[in-house]
Order: sequence, then structure tokens, then C-alpha cells
Amino acid sequence: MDTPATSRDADLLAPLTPPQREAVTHVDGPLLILAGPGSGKTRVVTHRIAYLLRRGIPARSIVALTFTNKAADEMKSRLASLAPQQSVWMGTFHRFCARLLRQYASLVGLAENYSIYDVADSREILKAAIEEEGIELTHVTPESIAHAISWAKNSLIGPDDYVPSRGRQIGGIVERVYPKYQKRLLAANAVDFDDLLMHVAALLKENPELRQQLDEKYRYILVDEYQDTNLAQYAIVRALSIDHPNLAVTGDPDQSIYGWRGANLSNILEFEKDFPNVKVVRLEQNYRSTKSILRIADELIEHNVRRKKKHLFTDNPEGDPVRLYAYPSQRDEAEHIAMMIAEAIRSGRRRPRDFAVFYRINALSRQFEQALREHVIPYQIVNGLEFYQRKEIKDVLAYLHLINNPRSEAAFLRIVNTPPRGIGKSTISRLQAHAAQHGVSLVDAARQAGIVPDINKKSAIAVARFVAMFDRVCLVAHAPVEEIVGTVLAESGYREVLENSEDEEDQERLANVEELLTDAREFDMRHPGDGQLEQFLEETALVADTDAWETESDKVSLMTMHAAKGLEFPIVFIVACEQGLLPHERSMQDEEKVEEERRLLFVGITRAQQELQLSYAQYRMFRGVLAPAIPSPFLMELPRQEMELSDSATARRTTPDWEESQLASGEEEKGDTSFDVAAFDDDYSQESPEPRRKKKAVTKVTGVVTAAELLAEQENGVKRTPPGMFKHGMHVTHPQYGAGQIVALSGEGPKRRASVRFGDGSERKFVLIHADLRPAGE
DNA sequence: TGTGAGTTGATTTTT
DNA sequence: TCAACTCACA
Repeated sequence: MDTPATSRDADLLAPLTPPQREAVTHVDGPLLILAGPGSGKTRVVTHRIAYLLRRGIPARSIVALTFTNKAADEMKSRLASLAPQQSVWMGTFHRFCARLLRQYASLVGLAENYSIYDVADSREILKAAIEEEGIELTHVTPESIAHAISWAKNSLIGPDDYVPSRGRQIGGIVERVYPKYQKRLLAANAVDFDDLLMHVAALLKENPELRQQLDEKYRYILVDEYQDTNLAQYAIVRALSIDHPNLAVTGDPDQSIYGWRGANLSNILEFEKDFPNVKVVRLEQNYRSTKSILRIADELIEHNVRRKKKHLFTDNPEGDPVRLYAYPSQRDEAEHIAMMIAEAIRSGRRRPRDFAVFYRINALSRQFEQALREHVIPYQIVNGLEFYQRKEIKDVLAYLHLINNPRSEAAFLRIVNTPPRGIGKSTISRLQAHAAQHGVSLVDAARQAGIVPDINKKSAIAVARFVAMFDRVCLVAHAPVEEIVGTVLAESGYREVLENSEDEEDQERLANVEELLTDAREFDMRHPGDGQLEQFLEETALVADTDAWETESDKVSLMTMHAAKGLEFPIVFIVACEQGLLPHERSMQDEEKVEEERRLLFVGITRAQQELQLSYAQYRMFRGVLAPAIPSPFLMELPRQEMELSDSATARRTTPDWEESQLASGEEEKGDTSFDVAAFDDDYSQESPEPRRKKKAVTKVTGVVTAAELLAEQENGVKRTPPGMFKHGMHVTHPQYGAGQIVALSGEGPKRRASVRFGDGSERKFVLIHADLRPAGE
């Protein structure tokens, strides 16, 4: 098969560097491409597929597996321009498995019309399983049980093989709940996300002939983001590459950020051991970022131990120094960034789409949304309540799910009384009991509602009406999807309820439901012919939030660093680089997790092409409490001497600014943020130069004065309001700052502290027994 | 059975 | 902060 490259291939190979070319022209045998950020990985993969096709390998023998739909789409469109008319299967692991499972469902105890449950559906089933076992959750949450089960599935540990690790309370619970949960899923003819992988892995393991057949069918397999594969994915790919080990994987251990989802870094670190005669290609030249950005990234990631060393380099220009900014508060952070963006756009230097703001957790997006709105800058958020997660959409889809798979427990529970039709909680649990007792589905139990004990006549009639309605919509099960959705909306009364509602939100819901109709229509056009309901449901189940991101629109992008993987932007702001957030508090105990957090920041940094700013706030409101923030320890690992720091006083100081600012964050007695805003004087604080300058002066004094103030207070016999008097939301006055309102209280006794927001928008913390803070009007 | 007020409790990342 | 859950009442 391996014919050498010819001059015919010049168009394909000419634009490539030698290492890239080496990877592209590798045809048979395992191939490991270690691709640093911005090293042209997608280009290599697509060019290689085009090259394989030119060598006469049929398109149907090639499969490209990606992590996200977005990545698959990107690959598809790139390949389309290289090798038009050729349809190579590209998609996510989950989609690939869903498709296989459709075909071989019976081998794992499912019917081919199985449902794919999303996280919310799965959670409902899990709760039911927990209840069934009669477990009182005291120290564990359904969340943690779900995580343990997910972990087990990704590690290919079935419900009957689960052995709890000793000493952990949760283990025993999982051991009991996992089999019940799995039984329920099978009874409902449903799978969760993890099952898609686990079932297929089991399928391949237990059916050698089928494995061989599929190995033969998919002779050339490419896996993108290999560093993020888990054991199940590894097993699947491995099983399909025994007779034809033409497995090409690309990845970067330094960009592995899904350990919490079971990704196993060993998969890539030990690829060379797993597959003999591996061809290894390293792509280390970066075409994306400036030298200064790349150096920052490199220095940071050097602090990780568990990695393959590599040296990133670029021919790109040096570029501006990376900025490291400290802000007094999150509000200042958002405001300043929005202002810089607004300014760059107004001057015509930049367009909104040139900018991206990254944060660790979605909850941090609000400040930035608000600030961008105030500056009338268009933006898009990758996350939020994604379309298919909205209640009204899930409701309507649940009808479709139940039509497609009448055994689905989650779908039944969701719609049986949506919209309200007089079927209450007790009736439903009686139906559930009846279903469990007689081993029938909930729909069938509902059919027998008349004979179920304890269900009164009124309720039984309501249930009968529901069943009749369900049977009516089932009549159109094989119609085009748009027609099914239309019938559901009409027959269920869902549309009527929304139309007659006064609630404005319901009008929005109605619009969303109409949008779903449009979706269905588009789907029908793409899939002519009837009976496509199942495929429509599969598509909707496997789309992710990140897929909604619009590449083309001219907007500022807001997203988590996880969502940013695989993207690039001219200017990037990474915000809230604070301990507890980055690294996240749940990762701080474990050095391996800290390394993953470091990689996450590495991913964020390496998205930037021309400019990068890292920032943190000294006070942050989180979960409704204002607390001092400590800069992320990762920031201290960066070469700060070559970065632009926001604190202009730094140069004058002999002590490193760092320790001091940390100290300041912890020392509330100063009564101020002790933040040097001098660096902002030019652009930022112009809107209100007076309060700012005053604040700066105050900073210098209060730190020293607190004690003296206390002394003076004693001498003068000034009466302080007792700390106990202060209440949340109370209006207060301060001799220096004027009128304000208490936004948070913390601590007890002499340490009792209050956060006060003043008229100028600033927030300050006071130790109440020290500060001359009085209730307003006294 | 449905609704609304009030309380509590928990807060990451995503196919 | 905010969503989920409880509980009382219509």
C-alpha cells in the first residue's frame, strides 16, 4: 500500500515543514504525533487523510475520532477543500459509539431504539435508584455517587465488578446503587454518556468475530486529542487496531485537561510501549503566538513533573510583553478590560471578534457580560443554558423520546404531568411501584391505571387521558420530525399553555419551541425520507455547549479555559487568576490535580496570538460573599521580570511586590485594598480621578494608622457602635468615605468584619471594633 | 393536586 | 447567589 510520494503530491506537501511532511506521508503502522499548541496539527491530520485517499485507500476505511463536534466540523471543512467529494467518517467518540451501538444493541441487552440520557436524565434515574435502595444521604451527594459511577464506567468496571476501596463511606453506597442504576437504565432501554463507550468496549471484547470484522472495516483510524482519552476509549481504539495497526494519534500531554473525566495521561505517555514500531513525530514549531507569549507558556509548564519534555519555538515576532494586572475588585477587573476592548474597537485597530476572555468557572462570566453590555460591545458566551438544556426544549424532546422509546423512564416522568394535567406526585409514585412490581414500563403501568391500587378515580381518568393523548401522537412516529414536533405541541397542550400565559418568560419559551420546529425542519431537509426520529434524537443528545460557539460572528468571546481548547484569538484576557479558582480549591490538595490546573492555564495562554493579559482581583464576591483573594501561585512561576505589571510602584520597591500584595490581601486591618492604582491613572481612573487618588493616599496612611487611630479613639473616648448592631444591608456612614451599605458580614466578636459598598462603587472591608462606622442617620 | 413563600444547602470543568 | 426543596394553604 505504501507507495512513495510523487510529484503529483507536490501541492499537498509543499506548504509543509519537514516534520509535518513526515507525519503526513506516513501511511501504514502506528503513528504518534506529539503536537505542541499552534503547531498546525489539524492541518497535518487533514493533509494526511487527503494523502491516504490519494494512495487509493477507500474513504470508508478511514475514521477520524475527535473529542468535540466542533473539532470534527473543523476537520470536515478543511478536508472538503483538500479532497472534495470524499466522505470520510469524522466525529466524536460518543457519536461513533452511538452509531455502532445502534447496530449491535442486542448484544449488550439493549434494543436498537435505545435512548441516550443526558446528565440531567441520568441524575433522575440515579436518584430513583438511591431511593429504591432506601439510602439516606448524609455525607455523600448524588453528585459524588454519579461521579464514582462515571469513573467506574470509564475504567470499564461494570456494575457487578465494582469493588469499593476500603475506608471510604461512599464506596459501599456506590456498590449498592450502581447495579440498581444500571438495571434501571437497561429496563428503560437507555444509556448514559459513559455507557456509549463502555458498551462498545464490552461488545468488542466479548465478540471476537465482530471485533475482527470491524478492525477490517476501519483500517485507518485517527484519534485527535489522544491525551484526553480514557481507558474505555483506549480499549475501543486498541481493539480496532490489532490486525490493522494503522492507528495515528495526535496529542499533547501538556494539554491534557480532562483527568476529572477519566482521561488517562498514560495513554499517550505510553503509546510507544503499547504499539511496537511506532513512528513518532514531534511538532514543536509554533505558528500562532508571539515569542513573549510562548516563553510565558513554556516557563509555566516547565513546573510540571509528569510530562514529556519539549521545546516550543517560533519564528513569529517578539510582540508586546504579557501583562499581569492586579485589580482592587472584580468589578474593576471587568470594567477595565471592557474599556480596553471598547477603546481598541473604537479606534479601529481591532474588531470584537479579536478578543476573548477566559475564566476557570462559568460563574465568573457575569461581571464581564455586564461590563461589555454597558460598553455596548457585542459578545457571545460559550456555555450558559445551552439550547437543548432549556426546560421547554427538554420537555418537548421528552415527548419525542417517549414516542421513540416508550420504555424510557426519564422521558415519562418528565412529561406525564407537563403541562399540568392533574397527575400528582402520589399518583406517579404509585405507578412507579406498580411498574416495578410487575416488570412493566411506566407507560404500560399508566395504561392499567384503573386497576392500580390506591389510585383514585379522578386521577385514573387523568392518567387515561394522558395515555390516549400519547397514543395519538404516536400515530405520527414515522412522519418527518417537524410534523412530529408539531403534533406534540398541539396534542399535548404545550403550545396552548405557553400561548395563553401572561408570563413574559413563557413567550420566550414559545419562541424557543418555535426554534425547535425550525431545527426539525432543517433536519428533515438534510435527511429526506420518513422515520428519522431516532437519528434526530441522537443528534440533539450529543451536541455540547461549545458547539454553539459561532466562529464567524463578530463578537467578543467569553468562555471557560476548557472550552477554549482548540481555539485561537489575537487578544486573550485570562481573568480571576486566584488561589481557589485557579487552581480550583478542589484540586489544591493533590499535586497531580494541580498539574492539571497548570496545564489548563497553559492551554489558556497558548490560545493567544498577539496579546495576552493575566489578571486577578484583590477582593472577589463569590457565592454572595466578598472575600479577599490571593493571587494564583501559578503567577509566581512566570518570568515576571519580562512581563508588564500593573503595579507601577514595583520598580521603586526593594522587596518583591508579590509577597507584599499577598500580605495586603490578607490584612484587613488596613481597612483598604492597599492597591496601587497608579498604573491605571492614564486611562482607567479618569472617569473619577478624585476618589482614586484619595484612595491611594489613604492606603499609605491607614496601614500605619490603625493602631494610632485606636489609641486616639481611646483617648478621646469616642464611642463605637457595638459590632452586634450591624446588619446585612444596613446603611452606614464612614467619616472618610461617606455613605454606604453593608454588603457582607463575617467573623465573630472582636474579629467581626463588614464589607461596605460606598457611593462611588468601591467596596471596603472594616474590622468593626476599629472602624468608625455608624448606622446612617445617627 | 397545584402554587407560592420561605428555607436550605451547594456551588468545576463536559461528551 | 441561586436553584432546589419543603411546607402550608387554596
